[in-house]
Amino acid sequence: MRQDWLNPATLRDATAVQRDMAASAEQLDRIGTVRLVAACDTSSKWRDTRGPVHAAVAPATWPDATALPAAAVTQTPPFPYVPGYLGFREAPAIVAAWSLLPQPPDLLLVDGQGRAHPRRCGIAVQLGLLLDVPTIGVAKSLLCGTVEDEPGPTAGDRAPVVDRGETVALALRTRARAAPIYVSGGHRVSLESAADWVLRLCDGRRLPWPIRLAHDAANARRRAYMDQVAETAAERPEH
DNA sequence: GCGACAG
DNA sequence: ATCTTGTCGC
Repeated sequence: MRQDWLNPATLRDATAVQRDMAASAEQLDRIGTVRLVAACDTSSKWRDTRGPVHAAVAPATWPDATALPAAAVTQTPPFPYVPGYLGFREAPAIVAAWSLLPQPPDLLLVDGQGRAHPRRCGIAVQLGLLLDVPTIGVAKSLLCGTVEDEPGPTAGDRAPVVDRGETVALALRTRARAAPIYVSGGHRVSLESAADWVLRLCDGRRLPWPIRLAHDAANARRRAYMDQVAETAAERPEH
């Protein structure tokens, strides 16, 4: 893993890092046998831009879909949230959580964009390179690009998302009559395979179940952290 | 210059 | 991302 990919000094440096990473990312399938699939997500306190983030990675066996214990960490991010630079805020904590897993998963779903990014370097691309794992970007809204034709109303229907003449994502209807989600390749996963995997992992709900597990685990971590802070404050009321 | 803007 | 309650539809 390249440490200099995690800590740019300025946003201008971060832009250069993203260009470098995007050039290193692979957009053809090199997934291999998937025995463990995982998703990651973060949670943080409402309107607290400089407080800690709680990151979780939730693994599960595949294809039997047995959830394994999630790994979670709490860290103070080096960046506030800035559109286009989400990876620099959240990736360090996710990498730390990933390193706690007893076995590295073979595929990682990320809550955010992959190549559907102004510099083709969303958080899923960054995590794929940092962790050396195939990744898929799963976003609930778009950062850039436009949906050419709205996808049909049936689960599995899709429409390309085009940014500056390039198809960077698919607007994917994962549940009938629900708003589409935006799926893009991260590292070593083609757009088509990304959509296939996401549909395979959608159990009748809008979001794939690994993403929901990761979301729940990150929220559990945040609650545990807040409870512990409250407990410490109660034990030392004078300080 | 203005607007748009993952989580 | 996050808070909160009710409400609507299958």
